[in-house]
Amino acid sequence: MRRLDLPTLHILSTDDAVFRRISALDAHRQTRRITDLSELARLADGSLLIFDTAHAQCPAWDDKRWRSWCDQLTVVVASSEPNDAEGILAMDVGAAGYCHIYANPATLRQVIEVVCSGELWVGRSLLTRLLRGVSGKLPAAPAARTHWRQQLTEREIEVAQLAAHGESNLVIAEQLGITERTVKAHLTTIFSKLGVTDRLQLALKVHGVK
Amino acid sequence: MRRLDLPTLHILSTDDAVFRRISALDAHRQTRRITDLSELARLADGSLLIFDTAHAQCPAWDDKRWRSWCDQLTVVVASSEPNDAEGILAMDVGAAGYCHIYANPATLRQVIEVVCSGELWVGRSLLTRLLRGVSGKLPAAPAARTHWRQQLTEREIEVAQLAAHGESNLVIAEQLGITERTVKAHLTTIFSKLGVTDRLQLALKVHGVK
DNA sequence: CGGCAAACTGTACCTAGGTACGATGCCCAA
DNA sequence: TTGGGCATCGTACCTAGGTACAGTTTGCCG
Repeated sequence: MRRLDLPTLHILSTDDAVFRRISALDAHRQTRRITDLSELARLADGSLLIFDTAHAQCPAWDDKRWRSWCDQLTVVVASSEPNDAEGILAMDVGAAGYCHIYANPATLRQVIEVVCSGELWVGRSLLTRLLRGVSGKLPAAPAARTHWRQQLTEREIEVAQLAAHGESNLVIAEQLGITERTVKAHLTTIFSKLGVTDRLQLALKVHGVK
Repeated sequence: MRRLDLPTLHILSTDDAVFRRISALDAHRQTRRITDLSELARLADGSLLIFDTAHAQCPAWDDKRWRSWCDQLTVVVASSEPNDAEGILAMDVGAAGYCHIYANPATLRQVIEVVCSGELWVGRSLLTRLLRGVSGKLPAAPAARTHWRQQLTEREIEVAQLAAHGESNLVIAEQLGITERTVKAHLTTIFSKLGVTDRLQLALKVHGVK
């Protein structure tokens, strides 16, 4: 478990209790408190920031600074009275997450993990509302299982899938319990069947890029 | 850490590799494989289920069974070729999550944790689309596009784009009127800036797969 | 039974891609 | 002026990936 390269957790809040709660979340992670907006510009790219909207300097949602912060940092907007409308605005300016600042520790930990891994986090209330919003107007076509599969055998599909996701031949071999040589054999026939030259072209085909 | 009361993880899939991958996620959690839809009705209320859409019996999204399964189970729909439209349909029938079945183990673990804690999980692609849908505006900013771009110089973006579309170093060189050596130089810095190891990983990042 | 496809493996080989050492000239801000 | 980022190029080197030319075993089908 790589614990040392966890990004520092920055907290912008005027509330002592908030700071204590959040810093107690993960003993292995460094936590730093921020009190003034001007400090944000000096944070290293990719830093993690929890932004408490209760902060006195919290700007309006159409303020341009939001975008620049969110561009260079991973920002979780946290409110003591969250609501869907504010959540949408927050995510809209580029936040990676929107949550209740007094959520239970397990949830907060989860939020941090999720955004650190590059995903986005919003609560179920907001998410269901978003889904309800679009579910009416859909091209009800469940995306036909594409043709590249049909040309391959079961085993070849497994190999193709793994290769298209960037796994090396060796990893694929271990994953499937076979030899690297056999993986190569499968790939050769896959390439020929699909008319591509290498695994990158395969990936583009599998992912519908080309 | 309460490890003993973790709900059993049920996997509906015909793919052996999928089963192995998922059961390897968490040694403390019991994993059970399901091969036939008829078994679903017999699962205990609140059970956790990962439903691989590649399964031969996978019903259409307007099938009533989806709702009844999702009502009594925590269902994560997993696709080997996820797309936003299918994701919306899946969440719409009541799924607690929608993800890539070949996502890396850390992500899968995260998905499971999130849905087990009662939240919903969808990938950033779908979520940003949902958010775009309600906010109306935002042409090409939503972080996914920008993120890798903004770390690169103009020239590097050109190279990255060509490489991510499967062009060889030589072709890129001719296209840009430079030497193959220079292309390599650009790629080396691109890889290091984006934290990837080769052009396939780059392609996956550029095309939003990983 | 014969034949054929699929899955699997071995050895040998070539090459594109990637890295490690360089190097040059340009531009711009401190 | 000097340092640093950017773009460009050279040579040498290593390796994963891909091919060629083998082979075995299994199971199915006419």
